[in-house]
Amino acid sequence: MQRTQRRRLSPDARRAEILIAARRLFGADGYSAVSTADIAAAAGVARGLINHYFGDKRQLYLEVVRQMMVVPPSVSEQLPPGTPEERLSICVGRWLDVVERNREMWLSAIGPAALGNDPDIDRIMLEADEIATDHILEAALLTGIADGRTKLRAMLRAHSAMLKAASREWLVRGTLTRDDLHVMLTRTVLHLLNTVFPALKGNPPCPES
Amino acid sequence: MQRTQRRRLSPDARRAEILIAARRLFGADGYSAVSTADIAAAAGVARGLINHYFGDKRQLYLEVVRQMMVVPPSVSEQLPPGTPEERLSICVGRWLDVVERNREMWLSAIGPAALGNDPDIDRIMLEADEIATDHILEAALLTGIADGRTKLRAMLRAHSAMLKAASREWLVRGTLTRDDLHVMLTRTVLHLLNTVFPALKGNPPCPES
DNA sequence: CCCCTTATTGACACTTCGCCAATAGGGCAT
DNA sequence: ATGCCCTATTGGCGAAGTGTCAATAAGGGG
Repeated sequence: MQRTQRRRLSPDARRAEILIAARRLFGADGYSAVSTADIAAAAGVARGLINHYFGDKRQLYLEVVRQMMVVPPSVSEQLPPGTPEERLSICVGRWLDVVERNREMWLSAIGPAALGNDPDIDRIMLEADEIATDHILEAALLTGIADGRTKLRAMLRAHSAMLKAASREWLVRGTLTRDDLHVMLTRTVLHLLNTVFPALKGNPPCPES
Repeated sequence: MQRTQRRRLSPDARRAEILIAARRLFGADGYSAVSTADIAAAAGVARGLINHYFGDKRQLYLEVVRQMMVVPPSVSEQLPPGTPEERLSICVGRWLDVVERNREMWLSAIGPAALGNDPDIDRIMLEADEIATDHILEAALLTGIADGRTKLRAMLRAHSAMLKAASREWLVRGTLTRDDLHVMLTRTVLHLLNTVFPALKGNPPCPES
């Protein structure tokens, strides 16, 4: 693929083009299987430009992950008044719709590359989960909770890990159906909020919070 | 570190030495941060020998992960007769003991667990979970189930993802205590088995199984 | 004691990555 | 329209990592 002529465009536009190519390749083959040369070729750009804009292969990857982790706010918007059960069920249904609609992007989003204990990835996931858990609490009409909010958030983060694993069972392995997920996720989140969390209130010895 | 003299020992022993060094380094710094040269130096061995025994850096890594994923059978051995609640509670307690005892190894083991794109890692996790879920069913006195066994296994796999995430909350972030985990994990697994699973029996449209 | 199997080594070729000076695209002033 | 200058963009260099392979020596058996 010989470059007929050198295109020169605004930094923002170029950044966006590179990000699109990177998201496609990283999503398809994983982190270490994709070289910066591959991304540069896919974006129609010299390899050095990637370092110029993102500094580092890792930072480019972090940017892709950050972009993928954004949860569409439509999931928890305009919920009709009703019981927490009803509202959470609607939330879960919308979420499953979103996942079903862009399955490949979602699957590649929940599978960060073979980076072991990466604090940067951790931070990104944490910030995303922070927003997601707030939406859940809002849907469950539990925004007033202030006492064990830290523990509650931690539990919901753990639950979102189960959500991701269950989604894999549904989309990849086919061992669970969409309806199975709906029932399972709605019931478990309610069980956590209504039964497990109150049972934890008697365990104060959490150092901070 | 100059090699005074060349040591020659049995392939099994040498394999084991390399595996020990690899486990330590991979566990500490992650996959891509550790070079085969580092491992070779730590094992007091020429770099080429790693390829000779394991073929590939990735295969060596898979071997380490496989070794880490082995669940000590003591967790679900010699359970006293009693209700499923009691037996599962004991199981969870023993498991938390194991995790607490070798926290760094456990953390580095579930680090790449978030990996979604790698079919090899997937297979290893799958086999480990296969055994783990059988132990859970045995502890819950539900070995007789044959109807929706596939769905049950899938749900327990999803639950084990929550277990891993909750363990991170406990050991890394400190947002949950050991007692919190005990209550949460025991209750949720019972809730899955007793309430959610029966509610799924009315959803047969799972293609295979 | 020597020899022969084979565990072990060291060097070579190849790929990838980050860096940097050189190059040219295109908006702006004239 | 035209030339200039800013800077987006390129291509190549050196360092680091990885897999392969023929050469080497360790140590047990005859």
